[in-house]
Amino acid sequence: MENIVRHFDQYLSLNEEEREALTSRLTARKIKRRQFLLQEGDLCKHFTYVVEGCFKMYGVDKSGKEHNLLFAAEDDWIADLDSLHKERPSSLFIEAIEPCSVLQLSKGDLWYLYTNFPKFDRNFRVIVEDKYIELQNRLLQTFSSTAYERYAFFLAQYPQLSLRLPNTQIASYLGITPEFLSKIRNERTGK
Amino acid sequence: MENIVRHFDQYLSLNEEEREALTSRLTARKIKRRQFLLQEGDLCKHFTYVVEGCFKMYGVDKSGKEHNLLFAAEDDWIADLDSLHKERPSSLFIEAIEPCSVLQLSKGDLWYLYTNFPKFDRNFRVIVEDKYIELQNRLLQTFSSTAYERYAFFLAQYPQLSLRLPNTQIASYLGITPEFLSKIRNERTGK
DNA sequence: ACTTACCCTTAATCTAGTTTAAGACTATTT
DNA sequence: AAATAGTCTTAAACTAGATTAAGGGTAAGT
Repeated sequence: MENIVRHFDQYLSLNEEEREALTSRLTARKIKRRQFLLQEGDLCKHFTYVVEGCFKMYGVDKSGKEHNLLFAAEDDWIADLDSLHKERPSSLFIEAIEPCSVLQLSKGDLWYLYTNFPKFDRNFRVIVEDKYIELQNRLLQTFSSTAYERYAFFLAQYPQLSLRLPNTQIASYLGITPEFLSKIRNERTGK
Repeated sequence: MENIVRHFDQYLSLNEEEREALTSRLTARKIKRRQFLLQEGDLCKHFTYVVEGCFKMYGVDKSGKEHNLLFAAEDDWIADLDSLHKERPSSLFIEAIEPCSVLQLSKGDLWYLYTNFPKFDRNFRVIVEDKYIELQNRLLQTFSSTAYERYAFFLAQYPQLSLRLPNTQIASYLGITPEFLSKIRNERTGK
């Protein structure tokens, strides 16, 4: 709980009343490795704050291959906003890569906070804006650099994550096969 | 001006006071075809609402090729949020594809509205969330479908835009060359 | 400690999409 | 009305990255 309160201190920090409203509505859960927070076809019902561990959110194409959209580790938020807000079945999976502990807000609780404390509108606006910026940079990179460059950039941007994740997951995030990533890695160390 | 007021009616609609606060701060501008709203290296200083016409936002890779991140036409918002919020030089261009008329909010005015009328925090939160969802779907599609499928999807999703835009711009948006798009189009009509 | 399942690598073959080049068409500007 | 600049197409040669296959390594769960 301290984690999430400190998290909000980065934005407009919460007063006594807001903190109480938030913490009384959060549900703490432990998620095992390989357990799902969300599966294709489900309605996404929660906005999830990661206290510990790491999740991947991915889609599966018609040939059954997984494509990682993002990872969420400590102090990050994760949800399929499309499903959560538009109330339609998700086309995505959210799966624990490590044993995780999380704090969850239901859609109803989120709305309660938005309606009664404008600060949450503000803070979540900023949080979503930051995520939008990340996604925009990722899309631009996907179009304008080679797999080799994208891997180098991933290592530079997420050095800690790159050590925790199996290469097969990184490959899926970069939009390449594990075999090709292996080749790239080999060329790097060969220098 | 009526356009933008109607635009906000989709969300929490504005009362008299909010409407006045908004409209008194908007600056109307005409932008000619091929004129830039933003160039690489500039600071993005405005959030721009498109009343008429169409813009493209794109990045240029080191070999000089353009990669379209998005188009913004009537009733849409456009800005490089990264540059606007983080106050760093943009790596993007925003250029008019058609003669345009826009309404602009400066960063300071935006902040004034956020601070004095929480409804703007709410409405812009929802606007950015919708744009996040769009981008997330686009990224997933880029990873998990062929160029042929992405083109078909683009036609289905933006039928009106596809008629207004030259194919070379659509190709750049899909992440392929105009030559390859021409081939795809040829295969389609050949059926 | 065992074992099962995942993970990493290498290498040969293959393919979706790029590059280069060239010609015809079509807007926009003067 | 001419001229210039952007647009669309076709086709041949090429390349980044996929696929298939196979062997060895390493970590998780029992």
